[in-house]
Amino acid sequence: MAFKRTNPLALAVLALLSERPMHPYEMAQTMRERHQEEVIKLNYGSLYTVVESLHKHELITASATQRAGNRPERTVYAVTDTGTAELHDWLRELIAVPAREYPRFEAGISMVGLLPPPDALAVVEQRCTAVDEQLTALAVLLERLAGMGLPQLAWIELDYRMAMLRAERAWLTWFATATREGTVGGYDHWEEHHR
Amino acid sequence: MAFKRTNPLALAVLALLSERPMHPYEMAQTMRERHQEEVIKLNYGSLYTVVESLHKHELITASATQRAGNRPERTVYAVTDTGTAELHDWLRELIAVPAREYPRFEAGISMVGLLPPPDALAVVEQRCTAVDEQLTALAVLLERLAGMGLPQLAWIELDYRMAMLRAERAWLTWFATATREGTVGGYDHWEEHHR
DNA sequence: ACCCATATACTCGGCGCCGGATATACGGGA
DNA sequence: TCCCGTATATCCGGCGCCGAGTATATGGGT
Repeated sequence: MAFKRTNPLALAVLALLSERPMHPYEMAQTMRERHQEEVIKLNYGSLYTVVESLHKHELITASATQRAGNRPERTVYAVTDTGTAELHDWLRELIAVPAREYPRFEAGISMVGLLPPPDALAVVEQRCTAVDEQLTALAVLLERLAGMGLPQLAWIELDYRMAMLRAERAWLTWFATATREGTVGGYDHWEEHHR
Repeated sequence: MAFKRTNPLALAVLALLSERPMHPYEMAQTMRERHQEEVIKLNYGSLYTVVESLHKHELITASATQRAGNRPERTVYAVTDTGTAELHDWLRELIAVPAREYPRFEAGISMVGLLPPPDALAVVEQRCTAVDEQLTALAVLLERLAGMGLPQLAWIELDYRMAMLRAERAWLTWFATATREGTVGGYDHWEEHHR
C-alpha cells in the first residue's frame, strides 16, 4: 500500500534527512533546537513509528547501525530519491490545498448559545487576554530571531501565525462588545432563554 | 478513569441529547441537517465509540432499546445531570483556552524554502484562489441563512471562520507579492540556493 | 572513588479513531 | 408481485498514535 500523508512528523523527518543522515534521537534533538516542535507535534513514540513507516515504503534507508563508545546501537537513516520527491510533492500539497482541520474553537463558539450570556462574555474575554499574551510572546521571539540575524524566510510560519492571532483577537474583541451591549443578532432570545 | 475531552464529537452528542433523547443514528442525521458536520467531524465509527464512552462514564444513560416496526433494535440515550455539567464546563474550556492544534499549513509554509522560488510562488497563488473560493461560498451561505431569518448567533462560527479566512487571504497576497518581487527577507540566498 | 541527576536511545502496551462491512426494512417502478 | 436502490442502524478489525517505561552512559559534585 502507498505511503499515507497523515502525520506531519514524517515530513519533518524527510526534511531533516535531506540535510544529512541521522538517527531518530538526533532528529528529535535537532527539531527541539530549531523550535520546529512549535509547528510540528513531536513525540518519541510517534517518531519511531513514523521512521519505520518511511523505511517500509523505501522513502528512507537504514544506512548503518553504528555504536559510539559503549552507547546502545543507533540506526542511522538517509533519504532516498523517492523520499526527496515525496517531500517536495507533499510540501506543495500542504501549501496549495487548504485542508479542513476542525479547529476546537469553532466547535466551542458554535455552541456558545448554550451558556448564559454573562458566562459566555467571561470566557470570551479570558480567551482574548490569552491570545494577547501569545501575541506579545511571539513579538518578543520574532525580535530575538531577527536580532540574531536570521532572515525572515527562516521564521515565516511565525509571521503567518502572528497575522492569524491578530485577526482572532480582533474578532474576539468585536464579539465581546457585541455580547456586552446586546447587539449580537439573536441576543434577546438568548438572554430570555437563560432567565 | 475520568472522561477525556478528546473527540469533540462527544460534545455534539451531549449538546444534542440536552435537547431530547435520541439514538445514535438520529444524532448523525440531526448533525447533518444542521450542517454541524461542517464544524465537528462526524463519522459513524467514532460516533458509536464516543457514545459508548459517554455511557461508560455515566454522562449519558441508555434509556430503552425500542424497536419501531421490524427495524433493528435502537438504543435511545439521554443526558444525565453530570453530563450537562460536563457539557457546560467543556464548552467554557474550549472557548476560554486557546489550544495548540498544529495546523498543516504552518508546517508546510515553514519549509517553503525547500522549494524553488517559482514553485513556491505557484503553490501560494493556488492556495490564494482556493481561499478566495471558500470565502465566496461562505458569503453565499451566510446570505442564505440570514435570508431564512436565522439570528447571527446561530451561525456565529461561520462569522468567525470568515474573519480568519480573510486574514489568511491577506497574508497570502502579501507573501506572494513579496516572493514575486524578491523583497521577502532572505530571498537572495533562497534564489541562489536553487540555481 | 562513589553517587545520583541528567542525557541518550529506544520499546511497548493500550486505546481511540476510522471506514468499510453487515443486515434488515421500506418504497417505487416494471 | 418481484426486484433493487436507498434509508436505517450498527459492528468490528486494524492501524496509527501516545506517553509512560526501560536501560545504559556520561559527568559533575563531594
